[in-house]
Parts: sequence; C-alpha cells; structure tokens
Amino acid sequence: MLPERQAKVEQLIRIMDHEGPGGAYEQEYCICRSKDSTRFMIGCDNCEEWYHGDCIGVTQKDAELIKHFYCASCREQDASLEIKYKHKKSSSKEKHSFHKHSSDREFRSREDSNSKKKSSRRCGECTACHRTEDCARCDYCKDMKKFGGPNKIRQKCRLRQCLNFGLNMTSKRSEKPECTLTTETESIRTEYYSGAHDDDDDDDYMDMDDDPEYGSENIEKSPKGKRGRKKSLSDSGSAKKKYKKRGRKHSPDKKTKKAKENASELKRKRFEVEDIREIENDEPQQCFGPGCIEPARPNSKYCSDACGLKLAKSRIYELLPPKIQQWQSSPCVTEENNKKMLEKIRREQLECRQKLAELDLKHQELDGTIERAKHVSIAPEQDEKDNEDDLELSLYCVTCGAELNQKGALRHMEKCFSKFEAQTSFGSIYKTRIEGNSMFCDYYNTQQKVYCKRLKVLCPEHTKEPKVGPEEVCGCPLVIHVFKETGEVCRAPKKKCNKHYCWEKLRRAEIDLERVRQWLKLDDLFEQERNIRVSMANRVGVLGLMLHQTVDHDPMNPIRPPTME
DNA sequence: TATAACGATTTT
DNA sequence: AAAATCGTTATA
Repeated sequence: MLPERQAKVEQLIRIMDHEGPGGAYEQEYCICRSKDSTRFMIGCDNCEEWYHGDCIGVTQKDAELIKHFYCASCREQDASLEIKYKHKKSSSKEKHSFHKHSSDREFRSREDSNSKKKSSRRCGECTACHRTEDCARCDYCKDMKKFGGPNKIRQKCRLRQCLNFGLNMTSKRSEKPECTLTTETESIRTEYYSGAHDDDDDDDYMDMDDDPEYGSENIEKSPKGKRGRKKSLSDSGSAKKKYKKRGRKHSPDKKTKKAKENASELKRKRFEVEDIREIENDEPQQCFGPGCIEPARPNSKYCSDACGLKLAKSRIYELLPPKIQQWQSSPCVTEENNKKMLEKIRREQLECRQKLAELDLKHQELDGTIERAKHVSIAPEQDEKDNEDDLELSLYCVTCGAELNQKGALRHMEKCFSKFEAQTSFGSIYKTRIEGNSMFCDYYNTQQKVYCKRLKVLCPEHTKEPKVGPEEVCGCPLVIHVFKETGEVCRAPKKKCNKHYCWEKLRRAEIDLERVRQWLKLDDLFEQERNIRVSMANRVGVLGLMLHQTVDHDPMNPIRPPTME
C-alpha cells in the first residue's frame, strides 16, 4: 500500500471511530465528511458508507475490477473481510485493497448470497415467482432454445415474470428491497437508499446508480441523506457496464420519465400475461347441465354431450310456450306481408292464364281467317303497275346487306334471314313441357342431344316452308290505317304477292311470342310462390318460433301489416 | 412508442 | 461451459 493511501485510510479509520458509519449526517460521505457527491464514489459492501475515490485512492478503473469492496474501517474490525476482485482482470491488476468494484450487480450477488436470485425483478412471493416451469407457450418461451426458438429475445417466460415488479411494492420495500426497483420515482429510490441497512438484496438497483447523473441527483434530493452506492461525475468512469457508456446521454429528467414508462409497460405486460394465465387456468368448472354436479370437460361447459342437450331441451321447454302464445296473440308483420304477396301472385297467375287463353283464341281466329281465305278466288288484276312508284326507294337486306328493289324486298329478306338462321342452333337438353300443344320446335338433335328451342313457326332450321301452289290466293286480311281491318282479304296469287309474304307465319309467331312471355311470367310467379311458402313454413316451426320475433318498439303506433297496392 | 435484438451478467 | 435473463439500444 502506498504511504499516502495508507495515511488516508488511517484518517478514515479515525473518523470512523468517532462518528461511525451509521452516524453520518445527511449527505455527508467519505472520510472527508463532505457533502460532495459529484465525484466518483465507491460504497463499502459492509457498512454501506460511500467514499470518494480520490479520498481513498481508488480510481474508477480500479473500481471496475472490484467485485466486493470493504472500507478500511470494516476490514480492520473484521479481518475476514477482504476486497474481492473479479476473476478475469482482477488477477492481473493491482491488488491494492481499495478498489471499487464496478458492477452493482456484483454487490448484490454477494449481498444476497442467501437469496439465490439474480434478479431484482423478483418479489419471491407472487405466483409467478413461485412458478418453476416455463409455459412453453408465450412469445418468450417460444424464443427459447429449449422450445426450439432462435434465442433472440432472451427473456423470462411471461408467466414467470414477477407480478409485483413495477407495481406498488412500496409497502414491502423494507422487507423486499428488490421490489423497490419497480417504482422508479426518485423519492422512492431515495428512501430505499436511506434504508441502506437492509442489505442490499437489491442489487440491481445499484446499477442504476451507476449512472452518474442519476445517482448524484438522487442523493442530493434524498431527505434522509443516505447515499447511493457510487457516483461519479464523469460519465464514462464509474460505469463498468457498457450500457452505461452507451446510454450516457440521458438527463436525469429523462430517466425519470423513462422509468415511469417502464412501469406502465410492465403493467401492460402483466395484463397480457394474465390473459395467458386465464387460458391456462384449467381448474375444472362445474357442468352446466341441469342438476349435474360433475366437473365440466376441458374447454367445455358440460361434462358430456348429454348434459348439453339436456340443458338445451330444458331451455326449449321454458322458452317455447310463451313464444307460441306470443305468436298467436300478435301477428307477425312478415307473415302478413307474405300472405299479401301470395294473394298478389295468385292474381297475377290468373291473369297470365287468361291471357294465354286469349292467345289460344287468337290462334283459332287466325286458323279461321286462313281457312276462309282459301275459298277466295284469285283476283285477275295486275298489280305490276304500282311497283313502279316506289322504284326510287333503295333498300338493303338487314341480313346480307345486299341492295334490293322494293318489289322483292320482303321476300328476299325473309328468305335471307331463314338461310342464316338455319345455320345456327338454339338447343336445350330439356324438352319443352307446357300444357297444350307446344309452340316450340323441339326438334331433337341426336348428336348434340338437345332440343331446338325456336318457335316452331320461326324455325327455318327444322321446318321447311310449305310449297305454294300456283292457284293459291294470298288471303291476308287487308287493313287501312295500319291496324283497322276492312274485312277484305288480299286476293292476289300467293306466289306473287310481295306485300304479304308469309303473313300467316308472322302472325302466328307474334301470338306465340306473347304466349312465351306469359309462360315465362307464370314460371317466375311459381318460383316466388314457392319461396314464400318455404319461408312461411320455416317461420312456424319450432326453430322459427325460437328465432323469429317482431318487436313493436313504439306502442303508440302499433305496427300494421302493410297493405298491398 | 412498442417491439426486436443482443451483449453482458448471473445462475446452474 | 451452458443456460437464463437483464438492461439497454436499434429498429419498425
């Protein structure tokens, strides 16, 4: 030991003898008894007193190598006390007795030698602390190598994270100093320090003190004036930990803030953990089955399927009768709507039927007209003359686009259309099934196995135009003003009549198209009727009764079934 | 601001 | 020496 150092130690001892470590006044430290806490300091692991590094000849560097530091006074009183160094570097480094150690953690480890935990984050009492096995399900567990994880997160199982860490453990502070960590407010920390005798189970805490700014501030503010373990003005110095070096820039304020954030985060995490716990909680619950006292199966409310069905049944017995009563007493709006709809549909169906009948009648009329026309004799007049009037009109075939003269236009277009139309097919795999004689072609194509769906009268593909004899008369009823029949018929030879070419066919097609429309409408109405009947049937069933209800929210204006227009 | 990442320390 | 996990920084 260097002479000067020894002198200082002696000085220290003298002072100690007089005042003793416990007798220190507020905020007085070290052998010099000054209140200065802005320089690097090291704390005795026995008496808890703090010493200025320069007063006792310990540099920050030295301190970094010390695991356990005991002041001269303590060592004198207890010969077994020996400054301990960290294994690696300490061996090579100087051995002088006063070195301070760096890591508070280490302090703690020694101090808590009785308590095995590494962490100040354990209260040791909560269920999480008592837990010995990892849940293997939380994100932290999944990260662990033993659960096949990448070991990147490296955190303790969530279910094992202390429940009291970060929450108000203040009451327990004295007994469980570690917990104080959680509340990071300065006052608490200070308090904690003041209770220094509690020995240091709280090591981790100290780490914080390592932060120079932090530590000094705490101490200065501390009402009781005890001290933090070490402090130093210079950032780099006191901290042996890299963290500190890295984190240097924080101002004390910042730190406090951060501490609070940490606490809130911890709180939040705790809730998450509680969720997991809840899930995990497999205490059996009693079966919900009526009268059943068995425990429910896991993840079920019931001990068996039978119990579940039993409960459902009893519920039906309980709920159904009033439902039925309600159903009978108050009409369901939708039900009324459906009834109206059905009526409307039936009316429309009737209309369709009537129209179809009318159309059939028209067919018969047409047949009669044609029949009558056959008995008319050909008029010998020459119609060639009037052709010339309209010669100027040029027409184009709508099908092939060829230019036509008025005379043969109708004939050409009809034939041209038939030619093209015959080249395509309109098929369905179903034969038409409607009452009466079908107006559809329904020619069966054996190769494609489809029925032709053209109107019979308009199907050039499967129906040939009837041959017209030279003596046949046209017979088309003549009209004036387009629609008014005169009672006369065209008496031109059918073969030559260009005005009324295929008039029977077109008239028949017209009627048939209307029939098709009526049938389609009828089909649609049948579909609607079926749907309504199905929904009505469902509504009256047990299930419907249980599920369906009309609620009258406004008793002053009761719901009225809408009237059909 | 929350989360992921990771060197470091502590425990086994 | 390996596993556990802390405390801090980096990153999203």
